[in-house]
Amino acid sequence: MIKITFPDQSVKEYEKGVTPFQIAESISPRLAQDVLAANVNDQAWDLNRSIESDASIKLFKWDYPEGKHAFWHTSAHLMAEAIQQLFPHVKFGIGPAIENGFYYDVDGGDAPIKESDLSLIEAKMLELAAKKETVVRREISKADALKMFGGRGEEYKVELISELEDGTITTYTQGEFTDLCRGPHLPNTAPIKAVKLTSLAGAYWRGDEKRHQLTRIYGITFPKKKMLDEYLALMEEAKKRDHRKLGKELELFMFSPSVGAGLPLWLPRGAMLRDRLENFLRRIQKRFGYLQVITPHIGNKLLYVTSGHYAKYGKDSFQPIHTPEEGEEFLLKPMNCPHHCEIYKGFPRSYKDLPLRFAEFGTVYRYEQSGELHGLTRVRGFTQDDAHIFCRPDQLKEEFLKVMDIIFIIFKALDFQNFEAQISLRDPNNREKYIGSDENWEKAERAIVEACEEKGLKARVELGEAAFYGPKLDFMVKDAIGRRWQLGTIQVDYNLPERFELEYTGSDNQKHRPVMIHRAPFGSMERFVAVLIEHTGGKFPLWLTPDQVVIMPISEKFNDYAQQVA
RNA sequence: GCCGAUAUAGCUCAGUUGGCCAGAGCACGUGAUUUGUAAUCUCGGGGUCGUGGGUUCGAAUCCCUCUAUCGGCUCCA
Repeated sequence: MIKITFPDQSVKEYEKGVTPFQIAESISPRLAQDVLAANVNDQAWDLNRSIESDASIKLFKWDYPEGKHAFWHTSAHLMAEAIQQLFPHVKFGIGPAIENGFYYDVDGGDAPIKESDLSLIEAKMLELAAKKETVVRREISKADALKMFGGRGEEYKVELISELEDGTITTYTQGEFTDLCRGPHLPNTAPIKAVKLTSLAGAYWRGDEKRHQLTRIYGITFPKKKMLDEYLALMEEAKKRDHRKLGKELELFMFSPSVGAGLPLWLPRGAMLRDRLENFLRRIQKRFGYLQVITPHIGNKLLYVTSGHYAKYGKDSFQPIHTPEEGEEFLLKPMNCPHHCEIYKGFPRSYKDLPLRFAEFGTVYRYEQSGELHGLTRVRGFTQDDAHIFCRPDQLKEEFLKVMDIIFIIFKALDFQNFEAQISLRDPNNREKYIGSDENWEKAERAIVEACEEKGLKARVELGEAAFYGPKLDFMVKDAIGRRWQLGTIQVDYNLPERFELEYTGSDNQKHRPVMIHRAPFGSMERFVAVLIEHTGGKFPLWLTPDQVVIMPISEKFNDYAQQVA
């Protein structure tokens, strides 16, 4: 007998070798029917995998992410099984569960899977699921795995296996389909009752654009047909909030192929909305001691050579504009910081002058890959609600906290509750790729982490996501159909003060280097307005709405009077 | 940039296997109506079928180019 501990800390005894499914059965038939996945000792565990010693257990139904995950992961295998039967020439890449459903990357060689094949695959999946095939887990040696998948010509699987450690390799089989997989899976395919393959797209093998591109098939499945219908209806509803659709309908902005892709044209009503947002932030910034500046839309190429941006992004940017006579080169400004650095540098600065906070609604131009353009959220010309704070190292944390205050004021005013915060720190294993001293980095990283703690902000910490010049804190919001977009950002920068040789005279009468904070609470006006449209469904708060008051005469007799009042 | 798809009136869409002057609803204009709470009636204007080539007796429809858009991938200072 072994002891099984449940989440409520109660303990029950079972025969050695009991499975999570049998445990569920022992609790109630209903639970046995609904359970989809389990954790044993906090490790994902198949429902029909036996437990050999004392353990703690958690059982997951559909309501738990773990339950859905197993369901969709098995669905991915089911789709692969269907594809293998219908299109035996197809080779398989990877097929995981995702936030809403699953996908599988497949390589059809000369005869790739087409959109018109999807309904065929859906039908096959339902047919196979109805067979209630058992999903069998097997541990397999590396040599056998290589032989098995190599023999089938599964080059992608072979590549994956070759990187795995012997003794840790498992396969899952249902029907005649066997896949390399870590699991966990449903015990059988029977619960999969509704299938929708949603889209088909290209995806690079292992996310590397230099490698082969596979066909990625996205799908979603449910234990009940009704749930699928509800999901599809929900997606239809969400599409009605799409800012691209509402932006047109509400006459906020437009695009013209004659002007260029990714170059938004703000219509009168959109401009009104944006103007109100800008004024809202201007007032807050004034209160927080910001100084408004204005800088030109282009800058000498040498400015960006100094900043280091030219070396890093020059080839992938809009190319320089040349003067006709002198052969000078200018760049459309891709960011405002170098201009602001020059303003800082224009005068001798004392420690008593700091912090200096230069703000500008600065329009910048970045060459984004044509396939990346997306409504107002990803464009080639946009306006950042930018500011650069130049401060002493000892002022960093306080300044950081104040910027967070501004962001919270904005999010609160606009009722943005479902945002995510992410702290991006250095990759501890790869410190060479960052600029600046260890000491400064540690100070800055600590300042950000502490600032979040002080504000009670739950932020996800991502190692290796920092910019090369400093750590940052980003705020992410989801759009109508669940895509994540970065809005506000606060970034600490030790690089530009160094490169531009920025200085201030300290109380010791020595020259010191200031720290710089880049920050943009909205991120950009374009992206922020896009997300605002989707969050409000176009029903803006009164103080932002372009048409705050409409006077409607009830008879033509009153037209003249109505016009006077308006 | 890559893979796949799409492009018909201001908007949303029809347009069967290529074959008479390309259609509808809404919007717009005109005339009528003046009736108390979300679609009154009449008539009408409006489309180089995204662009440029090609195939064909004949192309919105088939093929190619380009442009833009959509779904992803990659990228995002």
